[in-house]
Amino acid sequence: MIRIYNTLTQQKEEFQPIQPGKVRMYVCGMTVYDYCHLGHARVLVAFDVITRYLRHRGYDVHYVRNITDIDDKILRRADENGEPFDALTDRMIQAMHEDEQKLGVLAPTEEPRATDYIDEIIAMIRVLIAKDHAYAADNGDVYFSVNSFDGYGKLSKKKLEDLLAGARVDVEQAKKSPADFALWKAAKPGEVSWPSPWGDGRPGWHIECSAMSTRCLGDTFDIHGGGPDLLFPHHENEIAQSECATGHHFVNTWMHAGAIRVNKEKMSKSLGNFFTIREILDKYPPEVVRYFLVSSHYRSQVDYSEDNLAEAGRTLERLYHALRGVVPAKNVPEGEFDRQFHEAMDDDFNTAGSISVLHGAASELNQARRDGHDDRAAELAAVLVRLGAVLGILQQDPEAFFKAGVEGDLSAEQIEAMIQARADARKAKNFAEADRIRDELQEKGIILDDSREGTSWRRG
RNA sequence: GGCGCGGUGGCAGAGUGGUUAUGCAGCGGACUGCAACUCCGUGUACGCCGGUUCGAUUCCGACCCGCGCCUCCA
Repeated sequence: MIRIYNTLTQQKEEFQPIQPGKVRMYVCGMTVYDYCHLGHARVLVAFDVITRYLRHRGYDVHYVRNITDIDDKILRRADENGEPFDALTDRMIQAMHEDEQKLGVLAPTEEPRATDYIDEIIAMIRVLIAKDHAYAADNGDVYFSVNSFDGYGKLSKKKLEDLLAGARVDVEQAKKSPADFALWKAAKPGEVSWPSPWGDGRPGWHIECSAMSTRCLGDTFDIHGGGPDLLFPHHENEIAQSECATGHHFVNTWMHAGAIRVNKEKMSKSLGNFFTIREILDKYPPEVVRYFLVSSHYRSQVDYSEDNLAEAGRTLERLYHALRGVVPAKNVPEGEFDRQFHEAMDDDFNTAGSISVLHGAASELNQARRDGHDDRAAELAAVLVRLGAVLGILQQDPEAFFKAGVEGDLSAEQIEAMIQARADARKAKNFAEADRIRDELQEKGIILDDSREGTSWRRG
């Protein structure tokens, strides 16, 4: 029985998919005008792990993650760059896919783009106007009327009067209420636009997700997720639009990831304190970044720092060390470690807890190996790889993991030759020469591991 | 101001009404030519004050502190 924290009810609930055995999930993806930063990575990885675990537990998961490829920021950036907006978005989408792949994020089942759903968006706006939940204003925009929806604020726990009290002064004159938001934005001269019953324009930010999610998954579906800053207004507005348009309850379980912080402040575009995935991958192996993200619960805030990434690297090395030199057994039945792992993950995807189970298995593996229980070691290695797969870690060949690292100036052949020279020196009891070789390698970032079977190496 | 979340050992980070998180770092030992790696062992903890209870880090209340949303942001 899986329990999930639901933002809507503010408590953990037993997860009951609408259709037994099937999960329909929608996650708000990227607005593609810049490279992904660590905050995006957190959401990508969090929902990747959630998808992997649900599938691991036998669910058929239909995972939809959208791409916002038309919006103010995209137009502005394209304009600054002097390029067509779709050249910019195509480039950023490709970059996003590269980043995802490096982080081991599996592709969603569907990846709809806003500009491919203009017809559905217009159709939904028509319905909202027909039902008096929206109105076309004099300036060519179409707005959603928040007063027309009693449930407005139920997700973010905000009261409409509080929102109005805090409204900014520069409220768009055309709005009937300051809290109303745009469904359709009239095009300014020269802007890219699509024809509509209300004139040429483009969709507002929130409506695309309502149109795409209900089109791909139906009026009501199981899980809707996203980053912490989407809770309000984006998800609140999605609920309003969708429930008014379809007349049905929109989403059963709302899930929100925690923020990534830098020096106690949220990493965000507007603060400018963000690190792109690419910058971070220049310094740390992708799996280390993923391990760092998975090592804390998806809802908690996590601090980005060099120290934290370095520690994640050391910890991941420990797990790969356990796997090194062991051939995982085949067809190992589920056992105690699997049970503990599931227990942790069943509790709102407690990846931090599940990782401690992995460490327990690694310890036992090391002991089995030390005691010559090779069969047991091979079994545990299989368990480690199997459970690691759910978190998206430990899937590399251990030798590749240790030797990949950052490119040094020594080739594997040269390193092997130096190790052989050192072995000869040691045999001749010329320890000064042996240590000199070891030090030289260490200076170049190569660490030697001696064992009874011989010497292996890794990039430190 | 409104709404919401959180304060755990040197650090990171789970969890629980009474019993070991886990990892990193440290310390002692085994292994080693010496180390590293690995293994074994090991110390340090639950913001503050009350309350409930046989017993609270865990439940309740107040307080202090930090953070997030309320404006584009994952």
